Amino acid sequence: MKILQKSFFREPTIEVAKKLLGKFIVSKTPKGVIVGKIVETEAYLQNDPASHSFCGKTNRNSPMFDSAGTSYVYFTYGMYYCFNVVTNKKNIGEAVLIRAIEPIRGIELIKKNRKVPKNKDLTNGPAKLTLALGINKNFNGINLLDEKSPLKLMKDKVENFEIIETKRIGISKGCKMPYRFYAKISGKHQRDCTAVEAHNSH
DNA sequence: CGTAAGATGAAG
DNA sequence: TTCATCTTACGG
Repeated sequence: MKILQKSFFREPTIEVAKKLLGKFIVSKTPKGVIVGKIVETEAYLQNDPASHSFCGKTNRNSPMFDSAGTSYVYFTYGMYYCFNVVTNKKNIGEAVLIRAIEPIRGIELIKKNRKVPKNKDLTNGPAKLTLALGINKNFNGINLLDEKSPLKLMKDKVENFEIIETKRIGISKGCKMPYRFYAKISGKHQRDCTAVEAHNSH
């Protein structure tokens, strides 16, 4: 496993969103290490009505304008956190939202963090995986490129898989943009896309 | 399936 | 002040 460098993130956001599929999130928690493979991402661009950065820099979204490889963790719906990686150049407010991962290591810890009946629901949503990995507002704005960081993005041997490109979900503005990407790997921990899209179009 | 949980920023 | 939101869990 090798840590991803700044050059990986300092590129057009859509490219980074695709490249992140199949890479790994490594979270060092007090109780042990948790590793997950990224299987679904979404790109959020500066010129994008659905992006927090669309109306310019605010106190909340300021990490998005920071340099590539910074984390952006936002609190939403009054109770959940979502985890993004800042991309592109400094002062461009763009990021990739991690929407789903597949548990690789530390599954017992994940189960402890997530008291849900079905294993399938452990990490198949942006706020679910932050709960599973123990990500909270303390992780907002930290540098993910440091070996010592409690949260890192790593790569392992290359796998072959298909990248599916679709519309984004869960938002009303800019939802027609094909900025959502997921990996067709094992399929076990994938979100049921047809069901979610039906819900969104309603 | 419908809805509550309730922080945040933008608009009024 | 009011409204919509990059969501999830739970009850019918």
